[in-house]
Amino acid sequence: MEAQSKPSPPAKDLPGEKAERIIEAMRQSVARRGVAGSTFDHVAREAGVSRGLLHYYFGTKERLLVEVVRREADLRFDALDRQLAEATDADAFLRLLQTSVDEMLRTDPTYVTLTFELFTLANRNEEVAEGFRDLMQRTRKHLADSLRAKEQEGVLHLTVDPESVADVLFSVGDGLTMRVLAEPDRDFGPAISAAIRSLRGLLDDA
Amino acid sequence: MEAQSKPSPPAKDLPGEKAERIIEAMRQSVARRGVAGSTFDHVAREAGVSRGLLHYYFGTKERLLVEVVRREADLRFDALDRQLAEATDADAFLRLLQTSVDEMLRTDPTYVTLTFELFTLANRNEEVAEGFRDLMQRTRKHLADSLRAKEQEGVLHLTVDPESVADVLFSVGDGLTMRVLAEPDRDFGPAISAAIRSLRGLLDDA
DNA sequence: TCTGTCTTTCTGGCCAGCCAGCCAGTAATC
DNA sequence: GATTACTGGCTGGCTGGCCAGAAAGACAGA
Repeated sequence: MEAQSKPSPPAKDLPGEKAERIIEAMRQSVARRGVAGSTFDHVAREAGVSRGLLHYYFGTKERLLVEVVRREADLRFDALDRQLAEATDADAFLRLLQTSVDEMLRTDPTYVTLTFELFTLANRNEEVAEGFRDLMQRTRKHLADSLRAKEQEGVLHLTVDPESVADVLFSVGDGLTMRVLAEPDRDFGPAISAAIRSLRGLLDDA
Repeated sequence: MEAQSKPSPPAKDLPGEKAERIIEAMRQSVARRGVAGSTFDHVAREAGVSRGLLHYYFGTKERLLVEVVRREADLRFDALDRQLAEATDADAFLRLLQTSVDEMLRTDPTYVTLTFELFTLANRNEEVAEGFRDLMQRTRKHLADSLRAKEQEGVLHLTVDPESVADVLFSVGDGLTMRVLAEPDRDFGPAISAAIRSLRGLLDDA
């Protein structure tokens, strides 16, 4: 995307730093308060701009949420790439996965909460649905590409196609994270171990 | 707290058939319109009662939603028991799982949509959070008990504790269902096969 | 450098619509 | 006649979107 090169009348791609602040404020607000609770009033205050500016940039709440989805995708790619870079065998790969999940849960479960918020909204809004679909597709493709690369390096030996592995991996990740968030006092160690044990069957035929 | 519990000291549980209709109407409405879109006006009309009756029985929207969660749990138990009853070995068990998931997706993905709706609401309402926690716990326990029974019958040979198996199984189920709903045109056959293949590692050490 | 004009960015008051909850009152039941 | 079951009009509060206009730049000419 082009930065704030010029103010284009038709499509205001990225008006600049204030738009960024708004999107990020909305993202955090949705994770904390939900879509319904994220009023323009709240978000504007947290972004340090006026309410009107949200309409000036994005028009409607839905379009702002689509931008939130887009940003979310970018953030996930960064996180994914950072995590997978250093794996040198299937065990290391799965260990990295586990620690990154642990860390995510301890520090900021925004991702998963936001995923579910956006999914529920997507059921009722085609614009958001399209964005969400794109988020799922791109995330899957991204991980699948990484898996393919790891396979060529000899780190992994996939027993099924990489896209399917990505689907299963993200699915069990989302589902478990939801459960951990729902029952924070329960020890999910055994469940996470079981998940990893079952995933190994897809990553390594050794 | 006990505003509407006057009529029957022994049990405020079931005011009757109208309350049932309200709960079921709310359940379906939440799955279709989301929590925010499920106004008392809509739900009352669909249940064939007046708006005021919803307040008369449940007081607040949250308390009505807690009843929805409770009902959801009951429905799930029925479905689970029906599905697992006839499995005679691990393969049959997993095949049953696959067909029941397929059928659920084709006919009525209410379950999963509702799960996510309630989860997002639970983030903001302690009453609902408690109900949701209970839903997760009871569902897990229920499947774990079935798994234990199947193990004693010699149908399955679990490689980890049944509760963890249940967690992983439901997690991957929820996550995949969400993805299927988000991308209805994509063929998830390979992904579902991959999921089942990975789950086999937990169900059968043969 | 100053000044005036035009454009873009940004503000916040306003409004119409919606909703949960309240409550006064009516119907049903005993 | 009294208690319980039920109704629906009302309201206060909130929200997204609109818009008139204020600030902030941009630019030209003197």
